[in-house]
Amino acid sequence: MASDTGQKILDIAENLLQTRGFNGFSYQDIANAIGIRKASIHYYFPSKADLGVAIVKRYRKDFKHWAEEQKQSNKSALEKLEAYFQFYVNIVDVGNKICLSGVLSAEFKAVPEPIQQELQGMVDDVYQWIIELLREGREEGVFKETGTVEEQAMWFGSTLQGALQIARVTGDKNVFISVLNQLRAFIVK
Amino acid sequence: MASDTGQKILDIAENLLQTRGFNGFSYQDIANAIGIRKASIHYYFPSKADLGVAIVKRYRKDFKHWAEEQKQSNKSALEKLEAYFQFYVNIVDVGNKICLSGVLSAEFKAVPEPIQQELQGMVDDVYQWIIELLREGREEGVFKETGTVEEQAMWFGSTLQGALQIARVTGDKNVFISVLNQLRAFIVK
DNA sequence: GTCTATATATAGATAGAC
DNA sequence: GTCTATCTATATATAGAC
Repeated sequence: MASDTGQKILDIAENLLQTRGFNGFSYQDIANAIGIRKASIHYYFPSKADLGVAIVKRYRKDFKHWAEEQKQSNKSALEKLEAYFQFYVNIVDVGNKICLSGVLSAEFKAVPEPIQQELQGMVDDVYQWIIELLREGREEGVFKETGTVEEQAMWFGSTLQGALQIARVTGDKNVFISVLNQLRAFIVK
Repeated sequence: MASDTGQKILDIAENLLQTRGFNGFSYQDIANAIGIRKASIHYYFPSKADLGVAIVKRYRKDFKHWAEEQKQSNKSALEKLEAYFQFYVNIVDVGNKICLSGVLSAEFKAVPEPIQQELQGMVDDVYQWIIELLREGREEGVFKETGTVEEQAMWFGSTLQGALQIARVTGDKNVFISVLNQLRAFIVK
């Protein structure tokens, strides 16, 4: 499972997914990038649906670890907010990438059903985390209490997802940074 | 140009595009929906890139007309804001659709270059309109003056785009309505 | 586990009859 | 303007040798 090639495939495929979308890359693209034959990829991921599910599953696992780390740390809600922002800034920095949720929700109806389900689980994970963050910030008295945390979380996540996409189209990373700043201003007291 | 079949093709294709993404539908899908042969589609749109460009071009034209109507009307900035919101509510209402900018920016790097350019023009059109709306609202004294109108416009558009997508994944239209309400609260005094 | 070879389907696209 | 027929390319996927 943690085989070298299997991981490489996931790395490349995740990158292609976030750059070109699920229907925008092929096993051939992955094979070319790694320097193997496309038949070899089927050994690890029999179908493209399997591959897609595996990418999202791994993302969820990594996010869970990251969230656990944040919990263990003694970070304040403000610091956690910044850590989460950094998550997205990294995506923009790499260039030409958007978030997993962004690609897959855009192609939602054109993606195999198992991927749809895994995505829904992922979105749920992330929103639960954001809700928790917003609760902490309110308890610490540093976040504004605008509407319910559930509503605010949806608004917050939607904005980040959309901003990554718009920044890519305009070709201006500052678009994203600017949106981040406004997001911060609306949340932090 | 305004031929019946040509328009039908554009209608169906636009719908498929907003539902499944550019790489998620084929000429065959369009042919099936209309009841013609796929070769006939090539008569109107020789390449799929041509079709994609035509969809965005038509959207831009329609948006221009809509914007002109708004200008001619004696609507206040608040009323125009609501009219614009309605634009998006209609997309959600039809179900399983997201905005044109949302699909194409997600697939941006996997879409023919002429479409990329047309999309950039479209995004520019829309943002110019939003900026103008925000200016009017400020002049009328009914909108909050949070940051520059340019920054606020990017944030505003990003949020709408992301919210449509998230609402589709969660399958809950109320997610979108809830985000709209928050957006309004952040803009209107 | 990786390969060659191949199956099968479908994509976008063109030629030419009607 | 729409059709049939066909081309070419590429997609996902499988069989089986090594």
